[in-house]
Amino acid sequence: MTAPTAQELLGNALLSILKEEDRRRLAPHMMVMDLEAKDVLQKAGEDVVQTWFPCGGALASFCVWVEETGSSVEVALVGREGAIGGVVSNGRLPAFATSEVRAAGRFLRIRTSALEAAKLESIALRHWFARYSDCMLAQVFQTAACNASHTISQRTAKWLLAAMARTGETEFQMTQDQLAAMLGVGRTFVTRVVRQFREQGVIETRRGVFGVKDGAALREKSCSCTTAIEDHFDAVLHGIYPVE
Amino acid sequence: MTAPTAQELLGNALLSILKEEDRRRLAPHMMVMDLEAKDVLQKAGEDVVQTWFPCGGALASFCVWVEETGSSVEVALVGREGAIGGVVSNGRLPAFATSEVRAAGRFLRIRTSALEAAKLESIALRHWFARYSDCMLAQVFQTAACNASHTISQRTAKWLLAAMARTGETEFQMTQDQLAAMLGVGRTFVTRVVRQFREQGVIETRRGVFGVKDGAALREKSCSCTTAIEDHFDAVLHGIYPVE
DNA sequence: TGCGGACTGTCGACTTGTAGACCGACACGA
DNA sequence: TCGTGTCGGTCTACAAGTCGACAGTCCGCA
Repeated sequence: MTAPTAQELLGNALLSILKEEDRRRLAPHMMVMDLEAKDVLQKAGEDVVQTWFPCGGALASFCVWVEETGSSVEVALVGREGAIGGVVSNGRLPAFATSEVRAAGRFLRIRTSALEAAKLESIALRHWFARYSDCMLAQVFQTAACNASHTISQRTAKWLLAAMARTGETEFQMTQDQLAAMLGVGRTFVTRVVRQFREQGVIETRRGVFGVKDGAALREKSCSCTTAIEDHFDAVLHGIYPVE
Repeated sequence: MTAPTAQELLGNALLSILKEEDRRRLAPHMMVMDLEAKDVLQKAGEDVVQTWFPCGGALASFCVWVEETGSSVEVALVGREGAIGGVVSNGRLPAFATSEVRAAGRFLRIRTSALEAAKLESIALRHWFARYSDCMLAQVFQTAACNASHTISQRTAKWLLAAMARTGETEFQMTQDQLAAMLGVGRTFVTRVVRQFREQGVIETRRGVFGVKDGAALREKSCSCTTAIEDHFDAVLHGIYPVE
């Protein structure tokens, strides 16, 4: 539990995009934490007290509980491009979704109240977080449409690509069971899809591990949702739309 | 194209929840417009110049284009409880989803820049819009999970209940074709579901019209998503969580 | 009054995906 | 090294949902 170094701050893309001045507003309130897969960042129904910024290869996701099946479905994936916590709601409200660590790694943590206070002082800070919120919403929009219209095979490919983009890694510790649960589908069918991908040389798997061998081929197998989301992130967070 | 009356302002729940003082900030910039089904409020890719507040029985929805099928899937429904436009993004960004009128009616329109200016002056206004944004996100979260795990029959029931809650009406002009497209599913299967509901006395249908006869029975047929969303709206926008 | 287009109903073949069961393989701790 | 529990692979029966085709029906309009 220490304050973040400059390098750690820049390990999160959302923080690195801020003006030096705004980053300096937040840094003193931040704490570095190393978390393991399955650690819980926020629980549905509880107040959003902390906000988390994944660094490097860390990965987290938002999961929505489904009454009927007694399990959670993943609705958004967050890596070093974003943040989890009082982003859209500006804090002080019950979280609707649970957020869980998917890939172990380093996170920066700030009290949502401190983040809010900083936002009051800086319009630019407010704007960048609003932009990220917009991207988050876009991502979930696309996921909703995707879940309604694409096959499990496409969605599996999409998940692997999204995880790759958000971590910079090509290997993920994850059982097929867990992947199936996240996608909200049956395990045996995921196994079939995985075998197909593996036989085609697109991925490789070991017990509890997925490895992407051929990202381009995976993109072919995925749906257009992957690029739709990437394009929106690019436009909104990487300069196609000027900030002011 | 006239300025709204007090009654029209209160016809939208999000506006009615504001302090009189904040409502007065917005009112002079607002325009009353009557729109027809299929009118487009915002187009994906275009800047969000206007923000819209449905009144009374008006209904709009966010639709995401799906490349592969060449059609749009609905990801959120907005009625008098909310707004469409620069809510999450705070405007000045390309819309990710297209927004279309579903049920004709009266809308209040404000330039997003004017809404932004008012938000700069009033913290309470910012807070209420942040709360609504949070509810919107929750709604889309739930839709994503729902599309991944519930049957078409459940989702059909859910859609009718959501439309009822957002308009106060029990009848909707809508072909089975359109409903199927919104849900992102085949038309013939929706027809089967509709027939089943009708035979059980839950709904009645005429050419191009759906009517809900037994809301309680419809709730039984729907998934838990309906109440999950309602509960979050209640908590966040109707006083369970105090504003300050 | 008759025409044409949009909407609804129905059928059947097909694909996708589910649910449960079972087995072998692997990993890890005692 | 021996269990024991988790994980992956496979099979079967079945349910859910798609897709195309076609017929009937309603409705506005000429």
